[in-house]
Amino acid sequence: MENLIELFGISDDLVPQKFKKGHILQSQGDVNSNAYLVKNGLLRSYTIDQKGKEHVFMFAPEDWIISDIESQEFHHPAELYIECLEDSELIILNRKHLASVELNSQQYQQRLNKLSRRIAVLQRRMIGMMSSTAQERYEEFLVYYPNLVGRISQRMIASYLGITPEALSKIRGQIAKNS
Amino acid sequence: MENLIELFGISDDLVPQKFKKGHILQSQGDVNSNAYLVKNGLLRSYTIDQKGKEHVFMFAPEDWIISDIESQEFHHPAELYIECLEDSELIILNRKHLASVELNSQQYQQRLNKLSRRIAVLQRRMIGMMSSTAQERYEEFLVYYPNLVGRISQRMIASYLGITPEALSKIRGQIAKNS
DNA sequence: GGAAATTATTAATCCAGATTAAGAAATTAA
DNA sequence: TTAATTTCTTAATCTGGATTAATAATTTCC
Repeated sequence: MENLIELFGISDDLVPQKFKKGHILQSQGDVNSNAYLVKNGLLRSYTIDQKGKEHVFMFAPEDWIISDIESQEFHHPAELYIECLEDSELIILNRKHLASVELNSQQYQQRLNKLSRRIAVLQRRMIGMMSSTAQERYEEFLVYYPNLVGRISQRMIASYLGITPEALSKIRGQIAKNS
Repeated sequence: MENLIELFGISDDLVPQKFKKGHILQSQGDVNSNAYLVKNGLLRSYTIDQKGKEHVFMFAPEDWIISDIESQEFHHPAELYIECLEDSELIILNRKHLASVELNSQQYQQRLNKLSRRIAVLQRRMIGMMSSTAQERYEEFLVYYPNLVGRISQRMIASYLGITPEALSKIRGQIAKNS
C-alpha cells in the first residue's frame, strides 16, 4: 500500500482487515461511516428505497475506495449500505484518518484529483441515465468494466443500470441473437 | 468575493465579466474549458445526445461554480455546454488559476469540501433517478431549489428531471388538482 | 405595438421497461 | 449428495412517461 501513504499521509495502524462475502460493513442510517480501501476482493454500495427496492450505487474492486461521502464528510446518517460481494481485505479509513492529518500540497492535489474523477464518473453516468436506453447503458457498462462483468451477478448489474433483472435478461438475449 | 480568495488563493485579474442571457460560454467538444463562478445571474450546463436531444445537467445561481470537471481537470473535450439563462456577471477561472497556485491547508480543505458536496448532490440525484417517479423527483426539486423554480422555464426543469415538458405539465396539473 | 418565435398545456396513441408468474439453472448449506 | 435457496430466463400483461399533434399563452424582437 505504498501510495496509500502518499494519498493519505498515514501508514501506521492501517493493517488490512479480512471480511467474508456477504458481510455488511455499514448500513443505511449509520452515523459513523467509514471509507473502505479495497486491497483485494469486491464491495458494493446500495440503497433500499421507500418501496423496499434495492439500488446498487457503485462497485469497488481492488484499489478502489468506497464510502458514503455525504455521511462521512458531513456527518449525516448514511444513505448507503456497503457490503462485501466477495471475501475481501480492506483498509478502513475513518474520519480521524481522513480529516485530521496535515498533508502536503502534492497529497492534497492527489485527493482533489480522486474526487474530481469520481465527479466525472457520476456526471457521465447521470447523463447516460437521462439520454441512453437500457441496452446502450448495458453495452457501455461492458466496455467500461469488462473485468467486473464476470464477478458480479446479472441481478446486481441490472440494479446498477437502473433496470430489473428480467429486462437485463431480455437485453442479453437480444444481443446474443444479433451476433 | 471575499471568500473567493480563501477558496482559490487568488484575487488579481479576476474581475467579473458580464454576459447576456443566451450567451453560450462553452460548447460540447471545446478543449479549453473553464470554471465559472456566478456573481449574479444564472447559468446552466447541458449536453446534446446522439439523438439531438438536450439534457440539463445542472443550474448555477449566485455563488455557485459550474464547470465540466472532466474536461477541466483531465483535459478531455467538454461534454457539456454552459449557457447564460439570465444576464450574468461571472468570474472565469481557468486551469491556470485552479491548478498552479500554492494553497494553504485550509484552502485545500475548502476545495475538498466543495467537491465532496458536489459528489453528495450527484449521489442523491442518481439515487433519486433510479428509485423515484417523475412526480416525486419534481416535488423534491421544489423543496431543494424553491428559489430557482420561478426563474427557470418548465421546459428546463423537465429536462433536469429527465422527463419531457409534456410529462411535467401533466404532473403539475395533477398536483394543482389535488390541493 | 404587432408579427414571429418560443413555451406551456391538453389529449390521443405508443412503447420501453415494469410487473407477475413459473420453470430451469446454479449456488449454498446441511 | 441432496435439499433449499437464490439466480436467471422466458413470456404475458400492464403502465409511466414518450411521442405526436394541435391550440393557447408568453416572450422576443423588429
